[in-house]
Amino acid sequence: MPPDVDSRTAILDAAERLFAERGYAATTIKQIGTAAGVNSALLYYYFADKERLYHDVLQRLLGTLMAEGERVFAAARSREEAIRGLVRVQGELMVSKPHVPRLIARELVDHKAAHVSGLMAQLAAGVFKRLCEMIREGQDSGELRDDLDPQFAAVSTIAQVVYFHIARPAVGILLGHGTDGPPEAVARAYTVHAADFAIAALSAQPARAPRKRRKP
Amino acid sequence: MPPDVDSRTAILDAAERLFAERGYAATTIKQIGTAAGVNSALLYYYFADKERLYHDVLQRLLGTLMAEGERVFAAARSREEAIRGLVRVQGELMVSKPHVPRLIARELVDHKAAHVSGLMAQLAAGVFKRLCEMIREGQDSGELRDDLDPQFAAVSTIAQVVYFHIARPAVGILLGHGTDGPPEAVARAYTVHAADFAIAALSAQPARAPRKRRKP
DNA sequence: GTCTATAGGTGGATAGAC
DNA sequence: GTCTATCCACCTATAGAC
Repeated sequence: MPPDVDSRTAILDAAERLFAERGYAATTIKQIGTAAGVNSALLYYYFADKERLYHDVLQRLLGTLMAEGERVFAAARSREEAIRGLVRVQGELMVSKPHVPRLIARELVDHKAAHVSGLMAQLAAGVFKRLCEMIREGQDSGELRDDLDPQFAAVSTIAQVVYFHIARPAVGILLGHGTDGPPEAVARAYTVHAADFAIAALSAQPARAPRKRRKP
Repeated sequence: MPPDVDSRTAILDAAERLFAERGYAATTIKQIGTAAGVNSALLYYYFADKERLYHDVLQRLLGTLMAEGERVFAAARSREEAIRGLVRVQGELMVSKPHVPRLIARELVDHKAAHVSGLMAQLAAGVFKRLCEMIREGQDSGELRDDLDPQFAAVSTIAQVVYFHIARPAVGILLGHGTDGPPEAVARAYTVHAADFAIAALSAQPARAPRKRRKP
């Protein structure tokens, strides 16, 4: 860790990386202390216990991601721009910090998102809700096909990118890049594809008689 | 565990559930023994060590999933039927055995799919490859839009369903069902939606001049 | 604020009786 | 095949010097 950062930040940085790489249970206080360049007992000076440290790591990371999503969405001047912006923000974060998708996946399966339920509720009432409304408006005005559920469509859009990065080793094998996963350039190209795929699904008109809109 | 199953199977069943719920590191040999109704030392009679037991759990589960995927794909008589069949097989497994998506997610992040690399390679050379070829044929014949990369489109199709189940607690909050995740009926409806979404994305013709096909 | 030392508890794995 | 008993290693968290 650089010497010009304070111990608290060094601990948070080291913990973020180690929790993502090894998981909460498999990461020890001593490992975090060593990686942060401080004595392991010092962690208990800054954080109540191991779980509280983990909680703070998540809040710091996902709080900034959400804020960026809000910003991009608010600045968008069209449906397509909004969708592309949201997909790009997610994709960029996960390409530039490859440990992030693993940290997210671990929180989902290890703790059922319990440490980020506040942020998720905020997302549900904020960007996600507005994205759904945006899709429904497009359907009502006839610009988007109306046989897809807006909420499900929003989930599908997000799902593509997050899954690609969580499953990166498996996707690497499928696409012929080996177990280290696809190189960065492919990951970036996939992000663009994901937006294309979602927009294609939404904007297409049904070929024949439109089906009734599904209720979730 | 029922008394009519042998100890080896009881151990595998208990281990599958516990590894999925708590993770590899957080699951103890003693917990598995207790859940299986046998003494924990007996695990070392049937399995070399904890990791080998974990490996065998994965092979048993994903081997059968892959075989079912092969079967459904081979029996399909149209592009749409093949895509719907693959999505349905995945969705059904994850709805009926909710611990499975978590086990898969854990293997991806904890071990980078190392214990299933053989199965993934088999998938890459089998169903996945044929799915990609099928999409490309549809693009060449003009039935599918040709501005999407076939491999990326295949990943997007799969990604929707798997992510929904891995992220079930988060999706539950987003869709207003709480942290326990969406009820079974919603999960089943989403599976149908995912196939609709993929087919809509693939079958739509570009509204204006088609873009050049992207290279991954 | 940062360290040393350690208490108190649990885990994977083995030896060996039956 | 299944069990009891146990070894040794390691972890979280605290006490207390500096």
